[in-house]
Amino acid sequence: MEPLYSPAGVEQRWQRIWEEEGRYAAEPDPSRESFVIALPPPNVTGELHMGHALNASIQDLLIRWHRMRGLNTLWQPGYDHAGIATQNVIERELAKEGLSRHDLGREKFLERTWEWLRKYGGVIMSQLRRLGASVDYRRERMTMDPDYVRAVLRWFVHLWEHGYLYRANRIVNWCPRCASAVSDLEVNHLETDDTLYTIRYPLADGSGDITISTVRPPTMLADVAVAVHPGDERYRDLVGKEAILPIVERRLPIIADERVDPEFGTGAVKITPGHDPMDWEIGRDHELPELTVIGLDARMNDEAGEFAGLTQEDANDRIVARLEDEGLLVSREPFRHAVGHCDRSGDRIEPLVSLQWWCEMKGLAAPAIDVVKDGRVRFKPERYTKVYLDWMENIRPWCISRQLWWGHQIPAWYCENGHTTVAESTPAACGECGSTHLAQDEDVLDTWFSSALWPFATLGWPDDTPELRTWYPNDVSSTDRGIIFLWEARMIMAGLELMHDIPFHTVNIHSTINAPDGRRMSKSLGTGIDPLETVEQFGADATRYGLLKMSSTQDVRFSTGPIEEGRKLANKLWNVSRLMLSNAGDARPDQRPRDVEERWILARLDAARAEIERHLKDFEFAPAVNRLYRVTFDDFCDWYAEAIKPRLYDGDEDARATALAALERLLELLHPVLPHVTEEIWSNLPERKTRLIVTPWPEADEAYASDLDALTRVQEAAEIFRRSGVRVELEGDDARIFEAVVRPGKTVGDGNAAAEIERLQQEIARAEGMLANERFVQNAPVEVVESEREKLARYRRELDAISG
RNA sequence: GGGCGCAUAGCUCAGCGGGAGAGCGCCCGCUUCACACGCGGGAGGUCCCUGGUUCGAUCCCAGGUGCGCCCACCA
Repeated sequence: MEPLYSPAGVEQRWQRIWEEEGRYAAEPDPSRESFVIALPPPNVTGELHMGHALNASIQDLLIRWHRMRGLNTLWQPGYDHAGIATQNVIERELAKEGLSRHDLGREKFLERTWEWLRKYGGVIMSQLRRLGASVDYRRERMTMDPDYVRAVLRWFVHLWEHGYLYRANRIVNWCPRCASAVSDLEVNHLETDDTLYTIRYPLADGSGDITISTVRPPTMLADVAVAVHPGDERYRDLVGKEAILPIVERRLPIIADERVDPEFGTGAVKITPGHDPMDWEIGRDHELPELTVIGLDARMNDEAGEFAGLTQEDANDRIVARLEDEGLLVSREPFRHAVGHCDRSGDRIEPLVSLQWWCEMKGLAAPAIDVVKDGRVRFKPERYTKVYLDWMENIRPWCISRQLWWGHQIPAWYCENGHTTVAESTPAACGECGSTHLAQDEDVLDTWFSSALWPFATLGWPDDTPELRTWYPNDVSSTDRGIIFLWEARMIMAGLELMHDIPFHTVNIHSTINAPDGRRMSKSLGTGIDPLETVEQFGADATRYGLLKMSSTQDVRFSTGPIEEGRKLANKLWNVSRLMLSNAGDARPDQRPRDVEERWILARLDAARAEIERHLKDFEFAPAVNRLYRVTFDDFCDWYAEAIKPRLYDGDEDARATALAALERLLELLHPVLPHVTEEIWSNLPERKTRLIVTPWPEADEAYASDLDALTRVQEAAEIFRRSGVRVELEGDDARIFEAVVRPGKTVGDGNAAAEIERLQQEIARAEGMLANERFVQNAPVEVVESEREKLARYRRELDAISG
């Protein structure tokens, strides 16, 4: 064993061994208590980024911990076909050859996609292996696997049969770049600098005009009305009259609607149902026609008359110039407002009317709200509960159709009589009229429509499989807060609807790791940091440790500091193991306490384990990992190893045997966070019966626990210190003296006495001051006053001890 | 327009009602037979601001300032 622990070789060797020996493999067994996490399926085309690595570290910690606790533990891996993202990748590939997907046609395009995926897809699993992630790699699933496809179609048919689905012409978020509709959740509202144009619309009876404001003059070509607030005195007489739409010369009714804000602009607004969501609703309620002047390519369409074919920018220039000429442009001023942009492409969203499939969500949401409210599904941290509930309680219909080729083609067939037949497999004839001229819907389903089934479709649903019976519901779903609605909420709804049970008990939302400068980590910004680089540089164990330290807060700036701390911990562990192993002689691990040091360290390890378990149960990973560091450095190395070193050298068999036992317990504790270095050391221990990865997590031992009794601890500790040549004065039953006076490495009166004396004098002054304060003595809780008295007494003793 | 989070040492962050902490960085001293990815010692903080509650506030409350995030169909 070398003094400098070098992780690379060790880690990869164990990763290979564990997998080859089937240590990650889980088999269904409904009779055993189980623990299950479904890995949030990364995009097939994706690569491991810091967020994945963080989440994998968390999940693997939980998985390894429960595996050691003896539960039938499954970490289910797999990929999401990632409709738009994947299709974009393939289309970019084609573009390099000067081709578009339409040049290939649907079938060839899909072949091409599969081919690409076979060649370049799915790299993340091997990257996860390098992190030491103990997922059951044999069970890898993808949302486009034949069995999974069957589940998705069943889900669609189920929703259809239960009346949740409908196909309708409505205003949608259209992304011109993706050439597809996207759901509300895939739209980001970004502050955008625009120009607000104020335009005069003459009244039809020539009695004057009404003035409106808009940021998008080109859409006025599709205006069908002008609206004002019903209570707006200024316009009372105009309601019911008509205005003349400039340029087009169309007559527009002036209507009253409460949704118009009288405070904004002139209080009058043009109504364009074809190109604005609110206008669409107003138009629907007032039975106004929908006109469309902007096409799916975001350019002006044929309905735009003389502006047909122009980009909106050009059309804007010409329309504004025209209004100016005609004296109808009242003003133009800078205007900053939120504008929808496609989450995928970044393009400005074009609200327009098109025929899409929708899922009505209210009925699905109701039970999903209940299970969170009654605590059957809980969020960690808890504050996300409110975030979830707020969204769920205001849920709106979900646009689930996408104008793509890569994905689950919608299982709906249309006949020439306009009937719709929905079925899991191609129907022979129309369900209504028996027509055999059927054409399947061209569109595919939103990627998230299929990922909603992840916790059970990966286990074999809709078939009744042993896997499903053993591992559903899952236990934990750990994700980024960005997909609480996109994914978590929909899994809960789908699970309740199809499985009649929650999909998991806990949703863990981890922190977001930002770049060191605080910006978002992103490949395109060049701010991304590759976790595999830190694995390379510091080791997988160190990276896992560091990420876990960064896991708690809502946002954290990435720095290598915590990872280097992890490397330090691994190295320290490695070296203290060398000390014990190279001085073991013929000793065998024996944890029967032989002497105070051993009883003390075993008790300390037990105490640490209790705290760590508590943190893990609370999903508090950073404190857990911090505790591991402290118990290793402070208790095990600085204190215990130093104390027993002379006895190890002397060949004291008891010291050696219990040192090995204590080391074993420390390794067990550390293994879920630092699996590789601990397994490597474990394999060097004498009388090793099995791998550490499957060694039972130690049960609490009453004997050690009772050793934590404060009095016992302080007296024994004092004894050890005396042996090490440290002067210790014990008086009465004061347990705290151990913590306060004789911390390892900080012995009293060793040359730093002056500073210590000063500190103690300050403390004494403070405590005396407090106790002299009558109001304090009278009003403060008794135990607080008592503790101050004790402290004062202790400080005085310590001061005497030092100066005396 | 709503909601949430964060502001503590040069940096990244713990702590969250009675002693201001860690890792890194910095300074000084140590090749003491596990470890220089080490050991020992040290410097370095109006715990964002203003009020309030309290015997006592970095910690609780109110308001403010500054960052960040989420939700949202006012042109």
